Amino acid sequence: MTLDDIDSRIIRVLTTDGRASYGTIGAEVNLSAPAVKRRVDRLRARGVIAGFTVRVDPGATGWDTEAYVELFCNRRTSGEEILRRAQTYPEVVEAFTVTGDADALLHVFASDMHHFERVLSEISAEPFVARTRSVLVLSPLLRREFLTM
Amino acid sequence: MTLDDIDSRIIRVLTTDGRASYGTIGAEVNLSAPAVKRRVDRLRARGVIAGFTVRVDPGATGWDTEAYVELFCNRRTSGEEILRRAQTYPEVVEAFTVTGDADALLHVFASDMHHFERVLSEISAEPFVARTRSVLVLSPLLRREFLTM
DNA sequence: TCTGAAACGTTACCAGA
DNA sequence: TCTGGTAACGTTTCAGA
Repeated sequence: MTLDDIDSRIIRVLTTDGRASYGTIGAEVNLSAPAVKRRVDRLRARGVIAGFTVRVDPGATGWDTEAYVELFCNRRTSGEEILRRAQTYPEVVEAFTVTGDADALLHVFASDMHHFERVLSEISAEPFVARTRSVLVLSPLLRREFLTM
Repeated sequence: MTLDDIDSRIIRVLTTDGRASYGTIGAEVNLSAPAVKRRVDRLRARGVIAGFTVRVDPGATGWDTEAYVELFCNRRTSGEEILRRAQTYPEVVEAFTVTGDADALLHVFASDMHHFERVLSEISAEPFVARTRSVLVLSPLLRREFLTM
């Protein structure tokens, strides 16, 4: 459950470069390549490392409209139902149930305002959605991975 | 600026497995390994691919407290200043300036409620912060990478 | 696109704490 | 027993033709 110092340093290197070779990582943490691989395999098996991905800049592909949409549900809607429907929108990258007056929070990307407007109206038309409140992102200031510290 | 179909498919594979070999990707998109590498290099050069990372599950490391913190600033605070201060908190993984009554939105991870309370009080004590409003995440339903579609 | 050398991933086996 | 190192081998990367 708890990570030792070397595990944290390995994750830190992989956060910076997810394709770093085991040898390169080993040079930074003073371990041989196989030893690093063994630790990475163990971290994957424990679920600490969920996987590896590419970081795509939505802005560079023209998807420069980003928003958080709060969902107010008209009856006790289960998280499973929200997930099942949210998944069908490729524009929705994150979904949470939350505290506060809203029931759920969606993180949405769209290519432009018209696209966002269309997605929002589709989401609003979901049977379990009573109303929505959107917060549009003006400038993304900081975007980084969770770090184990 | 615009991605062709093969670029999108390459990114889709890399989203699933950021460490996939060029040969493996090539098998999926019907391209030779060097051809895939050229495209990936070009996507990196264009900024579409910002980099590669490891996806760490905060919950697996015991960091199961997650929140969005809305920042209300008492004077016209610049995005640069918010960024400069937000960066100093390792708990803050995202920061945006936003529309609506709040000025900025922070995405925060903490090891537990006490930890979150401490971070929140530190953020609230920042000179440019008038007040904050927090939305705690109850259940993370969906978490995926932005996809170019 | 092809090819060959260098680098890398992966497994097996061994040593020390 | 657990963790790491070394060696060996097949695969991948990558540059040059």
